Parts: sequence; C-alpha cells; structure tokens
Amino acid sequence: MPSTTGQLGQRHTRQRDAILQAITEAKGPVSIAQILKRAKSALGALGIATVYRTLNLLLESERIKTVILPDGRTCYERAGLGHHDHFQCRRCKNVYDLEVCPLHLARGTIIPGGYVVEDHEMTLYGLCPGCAGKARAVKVKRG
Amino acid sequence: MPSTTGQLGQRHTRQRDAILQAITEAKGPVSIAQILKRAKSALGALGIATVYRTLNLLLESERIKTVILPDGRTCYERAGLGHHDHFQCRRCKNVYDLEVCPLHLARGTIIPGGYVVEDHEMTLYGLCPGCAGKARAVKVKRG
DNA sequence: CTAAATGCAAAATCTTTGCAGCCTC
DNA sequence: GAGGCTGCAAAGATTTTGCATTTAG
Repeated sequence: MPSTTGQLGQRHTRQRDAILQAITEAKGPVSIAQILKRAKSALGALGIATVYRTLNLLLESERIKTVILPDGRTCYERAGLGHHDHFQCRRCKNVYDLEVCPLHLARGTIIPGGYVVEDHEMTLYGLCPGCAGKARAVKVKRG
Repeated sequence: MPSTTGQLGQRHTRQRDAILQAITEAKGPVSIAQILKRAKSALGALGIATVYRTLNLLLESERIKTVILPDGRTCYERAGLGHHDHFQCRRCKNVYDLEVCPLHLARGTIIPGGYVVEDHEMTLYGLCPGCAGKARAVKVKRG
C-alpha cells in the first residue's frame, strides 16, 4: 500500500542535509558550484546529479528559491525571507541579502510611461562593509 | 599586406543588418529566439551560429549590451541608452525600457548594513499600458 | 526488507568552434 | 580574386535522466 503521509516519500539523507545547510547557512544567494564545494567538504563525496535533483526537490517544496543575478549566475537561497533586494560587492564579488528595500514605490503606482507597478527585483552594486573598510585602509596607507 | 583600417575586417552583410535591426527596432531587450525569428522572417534563412557570432561581434564593438532578466532569459539591447531599468508585463510578458529610474539613491550612499552603493540593476513587474487598459476593459464588461 | 536516494554515464540543451563553400569589397 | 562570412555539423558546457547499487526507515 502506498504511503499516505503526504511526504511524497522523502527520506532524510546526509547529502540532502549538507545541500540544504550549504544554502541556509549562507548570507545570500549561493551558486551551484558553491553548494557543491561546501556540501562536498562536509560529506567527502557528492555527485553533481544529486545536487541538481535535491535543488529541484527543495524548489518544488518551496524551501528554497532560485535567484538569477544580472550577471547570469544562477543561485539559490532559502525561501520565506520575504521581499528583499541583493547587493553584490564589486571587490569581493559576494552577494548579500539587504534588510531594507531602498525603493519606495507603493503597489499599484503608475510610473511615467503608464506602467502599473506591482513588484520589483533589484541588485545593487558597490562595496560591502568589509571591502569598504579595506579600501579606506589602503587610501590611508598611501597617504 | 594586412588591412590597417582598424575595422578588423568587418563586412556588411544582409545577415548582420537583419540581426542588428531586430535588436535596435525593439522597445526593450530581446532574446536570441526573438532575434532569430525576426531576422529569419526578413532573410528567409539564417543559421543560429551566425546569430551567436554576430551578437558576440556586436558586444565586442559595444554596439549592443547583454541583459539577463531575473527569470533567466538572456536578452540583448542596443548600447548607448544610458542607465535605465526594465519593466516586464505580467500579462503579455514583454519587456520594456523605462525612461525614468524610480530609485532615488545617490552614488556613494551608505545604506543599512554598511553597503556603499555605486549602481544598480532593476526589473519592475506589473502591467504595461496596453495590458492595463485591457484588464480595465474586462472589469467594466463584467460589471 | 522495500522503496527511495545516490552516483555514474548517457541524453538533452544551449552556445561555441572548425571547415568548406559563398559573398563582399 | 582574396579574405572575411555563412551554414552545417561536431565539440563544449551545463543540466537532466536512466539504471544498477546503496541506504534509510
């Protein structure tokens, strides 16, 4: 008799643990390569097919979301964070989640051109706190 | 003796014409598939490899730019338009260039979290003027 | 034990490249 | 006419799928 738990026959494995952890531990969206690297270091070995299959499972069960950055990198982040924009540092290339949305535009606002705005996705660029500090230090050193 | 015109031996062909035209005529970024379809209808036949090669040439000579939308679609638009955001209609799925940037944030502003903002890329979502009109008409019809 | 998950390798996509023939200039 | 351009098909890169083996429950 088939299971009726509604769990769609999902099992708990070391691989799935490590993959989900690699995503949830990050401060922002992470790429497949980053996920594979992190999870591999925790497991020793891990097939790329398992990563893709697990990501698709996590996407279907809405525990993670896909984030495609403007540079084309496909990344993943945990779901349920609510709306937030992203920030990519030009120096260290890391991507961070922003806590505040700098765009103040109410849902339904009509902007020039006659577009009715419902939503947006944005990536900001510049220097993250760490790299901004380093850049300042270099300037001071140089005089 | 090799050419010294600096033109890197670029020739004017029907194919390149049609491809560039497909991009410059659009109201916003267009995908490879759209470019191929439009250019093909103007030429009769066109190899996909020629499209890719021509796009890379146009990118190198900075006559077009790549735009990767948050849904992962790789599109192209003509260069030299200056900063602008994009708007994707949720109804007709078309992507338009916006004339005004709704984000008022000066270069160098430090936002919560300590990030120094230099720049941004944004895609807004909602209804384009045409689809907003149709949506209104449907509502009226229904009472 | 049983069915699901993994890992390999093969398949399916999308993009790039090599090469023979074609077309600008 | 010569060299760049095109189109085909083969090669790469990335993601998905099939199948035998392993493993969770």
